[in-house]
Amino acid sequence: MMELTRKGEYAIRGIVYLAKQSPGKVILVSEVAEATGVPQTFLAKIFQSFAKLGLVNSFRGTGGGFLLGRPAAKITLRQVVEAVEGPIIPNRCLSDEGNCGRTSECTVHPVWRRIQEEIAAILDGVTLEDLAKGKKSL
Amino acid sequence: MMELTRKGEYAIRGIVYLAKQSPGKVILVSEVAEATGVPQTFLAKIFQSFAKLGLVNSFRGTGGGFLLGRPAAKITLRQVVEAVEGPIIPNRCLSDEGNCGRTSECTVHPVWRRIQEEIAAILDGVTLEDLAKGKKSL
DNA sequence: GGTAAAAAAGACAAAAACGGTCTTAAAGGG
DNA sequence: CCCTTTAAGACCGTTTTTGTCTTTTTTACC
Ligand code: SF4
Ligand code: SF4
Repeated sequence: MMELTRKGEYAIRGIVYLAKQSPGKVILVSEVAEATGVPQTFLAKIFQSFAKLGLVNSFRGTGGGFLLGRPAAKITLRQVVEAVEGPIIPNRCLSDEGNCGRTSECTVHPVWRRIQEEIAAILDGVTLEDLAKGKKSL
Repeated sequence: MMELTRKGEYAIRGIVYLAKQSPGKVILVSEVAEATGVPQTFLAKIFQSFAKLGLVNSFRGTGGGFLLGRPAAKITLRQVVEAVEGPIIPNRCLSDEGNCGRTSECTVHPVWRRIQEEIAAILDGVTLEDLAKGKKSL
């Protein structure tokens, strides 16, 4: 239940690898893919979506590649996860569309809201800097 | 991300409906299905798996139906969810098989473990009695 | 015993999500 | 112009989800 997809796992591995590089260094997606054990074309797709959101910057052509879009300390794990998996929604009644009509009187609904908040808070509390430097964030 | 399936949602709705009945009363799956807005045959499957785990008791034939297998206060939301969705595994490295080989040195792994523990704790803290009686459990 | 009422069990299947690949285009360096 | 590298999007096989349908078994009641 509630399992991160491979896309999400790959996304984290890939961007954490970038965060471990010296700031400003441009890295090839092929290098990241090999180092992290992620299928290259799949990782390329993931990085493209990161680029759209500004999480990473990209350069094309010879000498191109990827690097973080802002300092590792300013990127949270939540931002990374939500970039590829969408918002954290433990149950559909927490999304705008998924209203089941019972939300107001439902006694279960607040439980899911609480879980949503807890997960979000944990992921908000971890930055790429923490992950890259191996900080004991717990 | 991390969304409860419809099966899980239906399971909760169905068993909470049972928990709202006066103890000992036998209820038809057709009644539960109608009251909760769940497809009857699907709910029947769910209740069958509940029965195997002892979460509910069932009686066949005329006058048959379902009732809780033990007092509502002794059934947690976690037990219900895990009965139909399996264990709470936010990332595959938390399952026995899903070992990615980096678990020991990975800095992300502890984050998922923490999330797993938090979700489990929240769901452990809510019983069917709470849900049936509308207790403000948060 | 016969019949009707229910759950149990399991096969079946459409639709969606997942986990990628492949091709083509665009941009940049030399 | 040619090579490298990312961008964009079509495509596709597999698995999971979300059920349905049929048959069997159990039980109550007449
Ligand atoms: S938890 Fe309650 S509000 Fe949310 S989908 Fe289920 S019944 Fe509806
Ligand atoms: S979080 Fe770390 S240990 Fe878990 S699957 Fe990802 S790389 Fe492996």
